[in-house]
Amino acid sequence: MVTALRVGNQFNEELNQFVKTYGISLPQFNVLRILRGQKGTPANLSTINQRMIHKMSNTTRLVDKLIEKTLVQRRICAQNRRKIEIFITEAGLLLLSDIDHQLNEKEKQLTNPLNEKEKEKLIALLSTLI
Amino acid sequence: MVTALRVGNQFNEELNQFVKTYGISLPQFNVLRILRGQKGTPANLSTINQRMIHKMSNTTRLVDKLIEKTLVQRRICAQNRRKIEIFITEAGLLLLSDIDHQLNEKEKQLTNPLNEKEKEKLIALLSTLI
DNA sequence: TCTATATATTTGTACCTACAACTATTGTAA
DNA sequence: TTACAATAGTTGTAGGTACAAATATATAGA
Repeated sequence: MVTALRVGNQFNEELNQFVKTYGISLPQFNVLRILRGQKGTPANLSTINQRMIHKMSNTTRLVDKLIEKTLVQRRICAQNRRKIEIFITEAGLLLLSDIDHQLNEKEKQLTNPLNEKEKEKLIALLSTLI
Repeated sequence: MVTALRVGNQFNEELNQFVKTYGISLPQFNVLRILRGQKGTPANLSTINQRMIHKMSNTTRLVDKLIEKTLVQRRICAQNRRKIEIFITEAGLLLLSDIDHQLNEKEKQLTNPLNEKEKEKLIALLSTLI
């Protein structure tokens, strides 16, 4: 249990450190990935929130930060004015693809002590816990 | 990788939720456990910090919160006045032993989907990553 | 239509965290 | 002894997170 918390925190920290060199935080990075996954369709805040690891309360403010950095845009939904549509900008997509290339390396480095079989086993075990 | 982050965050959240019913946060709980581990010997902030999952900057403020709750005490080290000795109070020890009893249950519940062999395997795999 | 309820998001507050700058104390070497 | 470096802790600032209360809009029912 403690081991799991330690590993989780260490991964979090390393990845945070890594994406920070691109001027964004790990949660911000996750929001960008969710938006890219929308493939053009804008997502509203509730959708983003559901897919995020964390909670709604932050989503508004996280997105604010991303807007400041011109990585995403916000638009009020015409059909339902309660909804806010968020979509990733060209700049956001560029940043993501830039990060992705390096991220694979980082990932390999972090899971380096394990061989392929062990990695699969680990993921399988963890998956049953969600 | 994403799986690991998810599981880690979920564990964190569940445990945070759990200890909150006792009026403390997860980091505060961890500090109390570290202090109990000292078995009477006071610990200074640097020591606590090294054993914590997180960073020094918080330690001062975390301990402040615990002092407010009368769960720990602070004393300036006579030999080296730069150092601050922190030790857990009776009230702190009582709270911890109270929590411990329930925590075992919670732990079992969280790792319920896995049998004993699988738990061992998981811990072994995670351990190689630290 | 008017009212109540549900939905979508925002805002306030308190706490946690990282990083850097700062203060206080101690140790050391000219 | 005086100056400088090292050690120990604190504080400021800018994020991030949880929870609850507030706002705005939409929907449904009397």
